Amino acid sequence: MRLSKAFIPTLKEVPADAVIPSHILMIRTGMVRMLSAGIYSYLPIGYSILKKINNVIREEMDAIGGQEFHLPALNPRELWERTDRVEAFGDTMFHIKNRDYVLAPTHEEVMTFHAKGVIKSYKEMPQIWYQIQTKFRNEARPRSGVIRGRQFLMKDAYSFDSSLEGLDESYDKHYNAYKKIFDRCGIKYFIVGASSGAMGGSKSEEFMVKSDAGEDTVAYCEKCGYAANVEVAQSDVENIKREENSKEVYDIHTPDVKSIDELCEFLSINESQTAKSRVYIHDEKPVLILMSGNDEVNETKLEAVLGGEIRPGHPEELLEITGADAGSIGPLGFKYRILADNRLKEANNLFSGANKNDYHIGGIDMKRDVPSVEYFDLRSAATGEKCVRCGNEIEVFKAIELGHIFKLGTKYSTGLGANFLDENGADHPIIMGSYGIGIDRVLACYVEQNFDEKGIVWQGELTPFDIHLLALNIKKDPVRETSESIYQKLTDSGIRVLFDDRKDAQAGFKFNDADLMGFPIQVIVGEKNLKENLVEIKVRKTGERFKVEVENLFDKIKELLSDWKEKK
RNA sequence: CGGGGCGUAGCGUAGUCCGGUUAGCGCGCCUGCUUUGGGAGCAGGAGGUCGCAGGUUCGAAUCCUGCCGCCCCGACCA
Repeated sequence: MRLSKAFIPTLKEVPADAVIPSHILMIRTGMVRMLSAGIYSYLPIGYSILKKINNVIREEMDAIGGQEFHLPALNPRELWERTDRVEAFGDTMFHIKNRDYVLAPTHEEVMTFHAKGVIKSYKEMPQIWYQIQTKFRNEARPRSGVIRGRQFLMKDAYSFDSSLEGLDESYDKHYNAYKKIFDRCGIKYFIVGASSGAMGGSKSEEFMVKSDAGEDTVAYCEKCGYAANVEVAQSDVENIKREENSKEVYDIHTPDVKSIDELCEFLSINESQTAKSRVYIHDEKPVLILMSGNDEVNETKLEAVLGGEIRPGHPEELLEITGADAGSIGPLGFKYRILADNRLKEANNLFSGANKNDYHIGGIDMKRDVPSVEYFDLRSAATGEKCVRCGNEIEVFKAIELGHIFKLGTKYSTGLGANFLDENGADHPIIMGSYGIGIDRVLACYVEQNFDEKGIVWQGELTPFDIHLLALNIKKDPVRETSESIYQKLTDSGIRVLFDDRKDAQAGFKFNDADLMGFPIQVIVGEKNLKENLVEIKVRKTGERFKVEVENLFDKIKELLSDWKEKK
C-alpha cells in the first residue's frame, strides 16, 4: 500500500473530545471518526483491523463447530415481548417510531426463534450458532470512544443442548475458544466469575482487560489467577487482635473530630484500634454497620446479607436515629440491628463514636458491650491485601469487559416454546448458552495495552502491515529507485508493506507518522546511507536501529519476521 | 437521568466577564521558489450561517430566553 494513495488521515494534534489513550490513538492514526456520541465510522485502516479480529474469531468459532449466521438487526417488537425483555431493556433498547420494530441489542430471541421447530430432536444437538453483527443499545452515556457505544460490533454465539452435561461441554468449548481468540489477538486478559444479571441462568464468566478506562472494578491475583469483581471479591486480612485486658468504657471529649484519621491523630492511636460506623436504611429500618478503621463498607455484600435494597441514611435521619451526626455515631446505645465486619469479631479496647456530637467512647469490647452484633464479611478488598487462594498480594483495579460467556438454561427456549423430544419421546425446552465478544473493544484494548509516547506499537496477528517503508527524499533518483525496488520485492514475497512514498513530506514528518502508526519494522531509505549502499532498519517496539546493506535487507527482514512468529 | 464543563474555518484555540474595526492566532489546505534524517523556510492565497432559534440594542461571537450537540464525574448497564 502506497501512503501517497492510501486514505490514512493521521493527526498531529489531539482531538479535544478524546481522553483515553486508545480513543486518542485510534483517532490520530485515522482508524475511526465520530459521527455522533457513541457512534463511530471506521476508516479503511481501522476496518482492516476489525476484519482481522473477525477472522481470528471465525477460525476459532468454526474450530469448535460453530456455524455462522447473519441475523437482522431490525426485529419485531412482539418477539421481545414474548420473553418480557422489552420491559427488561427499557430505555436501553431503541424503538422504531413508524413501525413496531426494535433495533436488537442482542440476539437470544431471534436465534431461539429459529431454533424452534428446526431443532426437534435430541439427536440434532448440540448446535453452536454464531454471528458477527452490529448491536444497538441506547446508552445513556456513551464514553471512552469505541469502548462504550450506542452501536457496536459483537460476535454473539448461542449453544443448544439437550442436557446440562451437554451445556457444560458447549460452555467449555467457548471458554477455550475465547482464550485462543484473545491470545491470538495479543491481548493480556484474565477471567472473572460473574453474576449473570438480567440474562438469567446459572453460571457466567467474563474475560476482562485491565484498564483505567474500564467500568468494572476487580480484584486480581497475578500469581494464582484469582479474580473477582470487587463487589464480591474476598481478601485475607488479619482480624483485629484481642488485647489481654478489657478496659472499662469511657467517654472522650473530641471536638471537631469526624473521620477515623482525625480520631487517630487526636488520640495518637492506630487505625486498627478504631471502629467506623455507617448507618444504612434497609426495609425502612436503620442498620448500623461497624467496620475496622478505614475499611469501606461493600454495599453489594451488605445487600446480599440483608436481602434487598439498602441506602445510606440521610444526615437528618442519622441525627434522629442516633442523636448524633455522622462522625460521632457508634454502637453503644444504638437501638436497632447492628452488623459488624468479621475483622472485629475478637476486638476489644476499641474507640468509636458516642452517639453524642463531639464525643467518642474508648474501651469498647465487642463481646462484652455489643452482644447483639452479627458478624459478616462486609468489607471491600483492596490492593496489597492477601489473596484468599494463594496468599500473595492482590491488586484491585478497573477493567474492561471484552467477552462474556453464560449458561443460560431454558429462559428463552421456554419463553418462545423451543422444545425438543428426548429418547423417550418426552418434550423439554432446549438448554441454551450464550457467548459474546465486543469486537470494537478488542481493538481498543489492544491499543490500550500497546502504546508509548510516540504512538501505537503493533505486533502479532492484528498488525495491519509488517513493514513501514520510508523513502526519505523520494525526489532523489537513488532513493526512489531503491525504495521502489524494495517495495516491489517485499510485496511480491507476500510481506505487507506500507510504503511512505509521499513526495513533499519531510523526513521528520514521515518518522513521526511511522512511529504513530507503529508497524513492527521500519525500513528507512535515505540518501546518505545509500551512498554507502546501506538502508536502516528500526524496530518500533524497542527503538533498536541498525544498518544493513541493500542486498541483505530482504534476508534480514525475513529473519526478523520469523523470529517474532517463533516467539509467539 | 443528576452534577460539572464546553460549542468560534478540516484540527487545536484567542476574543465572551465589561456589546462597538474587516472575528485573531497556530496546524493543516492551495500556488510558486527553496529545503529534505525527527512534524521545514520565504512569498502569495483560499477557507467562518461565531451550534440553532427567538429577544434586547443604533449595533450582538459577547447580554437575555428556549432548544440542540459534545466531553467529564455519578446513577444505570445483557
